[in-house]
Amino acid sequence: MKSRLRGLLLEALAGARQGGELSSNEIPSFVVEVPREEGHGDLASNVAMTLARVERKGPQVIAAILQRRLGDAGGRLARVEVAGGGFLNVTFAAEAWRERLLEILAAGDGYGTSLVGAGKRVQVEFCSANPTGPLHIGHGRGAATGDAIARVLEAAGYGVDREYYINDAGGQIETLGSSVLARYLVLCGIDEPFPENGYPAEYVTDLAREVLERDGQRWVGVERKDAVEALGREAADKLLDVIRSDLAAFGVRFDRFTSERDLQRSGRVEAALEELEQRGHLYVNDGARFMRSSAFGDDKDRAVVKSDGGLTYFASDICYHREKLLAGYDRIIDVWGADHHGYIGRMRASIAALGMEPERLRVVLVQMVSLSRDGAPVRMGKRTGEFVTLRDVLDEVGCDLARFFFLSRKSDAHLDFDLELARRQTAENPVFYIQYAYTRIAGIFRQAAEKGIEAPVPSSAVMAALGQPEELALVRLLAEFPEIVEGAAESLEPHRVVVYAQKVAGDFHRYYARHRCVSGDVATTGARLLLVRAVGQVIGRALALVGVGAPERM
RNA sequence: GCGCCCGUAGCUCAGUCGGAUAGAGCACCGGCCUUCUAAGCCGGUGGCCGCUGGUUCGAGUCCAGCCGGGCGCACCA
Repeated sequence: MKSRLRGLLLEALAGARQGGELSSNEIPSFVVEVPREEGHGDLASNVAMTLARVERKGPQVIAAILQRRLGDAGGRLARVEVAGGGFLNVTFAAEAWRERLLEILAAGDGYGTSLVGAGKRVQVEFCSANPTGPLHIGHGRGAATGDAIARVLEAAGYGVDREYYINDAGGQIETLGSSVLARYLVLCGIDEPFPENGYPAEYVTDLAREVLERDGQRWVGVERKDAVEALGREAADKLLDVIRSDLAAFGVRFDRFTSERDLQRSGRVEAALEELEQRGHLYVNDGARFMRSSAFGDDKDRAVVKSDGGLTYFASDICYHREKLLAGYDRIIDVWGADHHGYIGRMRASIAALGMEPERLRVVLVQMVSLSRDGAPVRMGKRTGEFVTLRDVLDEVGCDLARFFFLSRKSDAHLDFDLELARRQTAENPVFYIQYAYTRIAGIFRQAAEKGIEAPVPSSAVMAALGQPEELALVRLLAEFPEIVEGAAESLEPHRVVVYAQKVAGDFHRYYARHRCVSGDVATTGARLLLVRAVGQVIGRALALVGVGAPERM
């Protein structure tokens, strides 16, 4: 409807110019929006205000000209008013909204999807937790966010691949291996100190016990370095399996897992470095090789090969991002923990250094989750061994609630997750408010079915029974859904969908309380069933976009 | 010290490309179940949009400076 009105306004503008009422030729940038205030019509535009300067006329005068030119636009407009500052407040004829409702129903579950993505290929890399332990709650937020971004992009017409990058090379896996080894040796009765930076958590001991049960004392005499490597790899593989099952429990799926270890062993990292070398962006200092990232906007140069000859994490990441871009993705999106924000500069620099456009990478930062229980903070961190896993949270509050909680705020804002509160306030939680709207609609249809009433085939004639202001307002809100999805996709902000769903649920609950759907009046009942079906359709879709279920009963 | 993020009601947070009288949930007070699920609805209380200046017809939104909180500033990942 917005674009429809925009078109009408542009027509009116062109007409006024031809008629000599307006002189400028500029196409102004103006806004068509849903006004906050009830009495300001269905849609409002500031077009007259933005024209005031070039036309050297008062906004009110210009607005009046456009008002006259708009007329009733072939019966589609019920009212066009010039308001205080020069706003044009437009009210569509009820008929126009009923037609819109027919379109929404006809689109069915496809309503809300759009083609703005134009089939462009996008890759979303998210979660990507190191396989050194089960997913904790912070990973959960990243997983929920990345997954919802992927869903929203798909709905907006992008071709999306979801990817998990496994950091299974380097120091952390070594630390994991030595942690397992230390626990194992102690289990064997050998007095072995636990590594200073090791992972002290219980699951490490469990892994060591598994090794002991299977291999007995076999690792006692093995060269330390070999044992650490073998046990580290095995532990990482097992922990990755745990992560995969955690993700499955959370309803998150990936198209591909890429292993850093594989990347390094294949020689592709060296190949990427070789390209940088040839482009003249590497140099040696103190026995280590650096990339001249400062030449591409980074704060300083970054090491790619350590003085001991080992590859840095950054080197693998250069290779990884290079391959993603070469694979033909129009855009790649990285969802990172906010503590990695300092990494963005060097990543962009490396893309530029390889001769590609850094704008093709977009990084979404997900802020920390501080967990509390009854107001008391719960300390977390793999290093302390004390943390609340995603699995714990799912067991305690459930998948829907956890997802909803993660996605109801902007990802770059800190999130305080109080487990006790989430559980105790279960009844008043916004997620149930939205789901309950869906459930009520299902209830209406159950009620109708019991009375042998079926929703009629949608048609203009049937819709004529809709005329209550709340009914037209609901349609007006439903009409916004596609642009909400587009906005969420473009800005990579899935929480917009949640906020919108809350509004739809709220308007529906108010409507439900005021107007009875299934009544003795056949015409009204039929029309309202269709309206309510459209509401349920939109709420169901919105919830699906953030990975939250829409229950028929609660 | 430098960089990034955040600062909106007692609490947790929305607020789209700068638009008209800044919203929601929780909490608190008072109403509404003979009728499609009261996990709901209606009404009320509650605001220096961190502070100061700037940009303009108009600023919670943009710019600068400051204050407060978080996170970074590795040849770790």
